[in-house]
Amino acid sequence: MANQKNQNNIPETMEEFMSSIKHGCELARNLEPELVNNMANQPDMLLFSIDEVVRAFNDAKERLVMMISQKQGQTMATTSSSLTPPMLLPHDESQSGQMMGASAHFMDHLFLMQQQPQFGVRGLLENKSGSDVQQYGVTRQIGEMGGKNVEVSDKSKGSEGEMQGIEASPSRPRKSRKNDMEKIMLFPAPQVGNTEMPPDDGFTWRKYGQKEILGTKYPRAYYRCTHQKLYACPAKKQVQRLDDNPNIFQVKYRGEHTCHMSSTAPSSFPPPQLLVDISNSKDMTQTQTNISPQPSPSTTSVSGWLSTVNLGLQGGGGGGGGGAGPSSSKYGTDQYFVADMADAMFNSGSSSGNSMESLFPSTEDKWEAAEKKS
DNA sequence: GCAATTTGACCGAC
DNA sequence: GTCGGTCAAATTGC
Repeated sequence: MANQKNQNNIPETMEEFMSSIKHGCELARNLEPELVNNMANQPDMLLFSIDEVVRAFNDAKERLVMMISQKQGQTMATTSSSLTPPMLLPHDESQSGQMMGASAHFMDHLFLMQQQPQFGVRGLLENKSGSDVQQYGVTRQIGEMGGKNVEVSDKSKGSEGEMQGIEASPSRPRKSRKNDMEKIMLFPAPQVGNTEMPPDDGFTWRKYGQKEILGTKYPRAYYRCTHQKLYACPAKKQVQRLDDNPNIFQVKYRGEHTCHMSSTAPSSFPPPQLLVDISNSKDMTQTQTNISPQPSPSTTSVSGWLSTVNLGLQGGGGGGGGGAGPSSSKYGTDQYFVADMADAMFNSGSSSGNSMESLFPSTEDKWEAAEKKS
């Protein structure tokens, strides 16, 4: 009964949510032309305008939280208790009027929006496995956790063969050639910036190969730890878009990072948002500890995000040629997102006059274009 | 020059 | 023989 009521409420809340988001976008758009002037002459006005934008997004966020908690109410009863409680909003809502809170909230909004269901994670997961209930639970959490890592006790992944079913050719599942410890995770593709870039997982990787895999639409990229030589770090990863949802990267980790154990080793960034851990290794304990992005609150917290922004913005250099962009970790998924968002919001002056469109581009369009290419 | 990516070739597991 | 994983020369941008 109660579930039914919640279900009925969702579309209405969704509508309100969309309306709030649109309102926020509009305010931001209105803000844009005045940005330069106000910045120089009327910083108070600018402050006020920004606060308005923040409030609009806050409003949207609250509605989204409502929707999510409604969904949670529906699924909790059937969802595995191993799923951690949601930690969507680490900050105090009461701060929203303050400037400090405002900018930080805005970042949180941006992050949250990156996780919108429209990215099709749920569809993907439901299609991939028979376990709808569990997968739905996972999907729900993706939103709830605002990009926080979600470790899934994947009960359906008994064997490697089944795992291959997820990652590779449906027609000819191949056994893994090695019995290496593997950890497989799903990450959302960046929605803005370089969407071709594999998701940042807090480590620095160097690409050493790419290969078309039989039965899959998208090539698989091979990365090894940048510090492989320096610290004899054996960690590797494979990144591949999922066939039926290119917005999701499947990342397969092999080997453990030993580089961060060295006192001189470069420290790694806090890990990014992880959609799902679908690792299939029989003995994951070690790999999990070392590789799995940890759901540290700072990842989505204000300070975490702000520091992430700094890290992201100070990247810039390096990165070589061959159309070679920066390595995935220099401008990770989240860093890209925030940096781009900030860029679009405060650095616009672009001809388009619609920064929000660049902030929230239609991912479908992008992928359609990509598929047309191929 | 350096560091990173690209890409065809090679190797080994199946 | 096929295919996935890796190597290494070529290429590119800083």
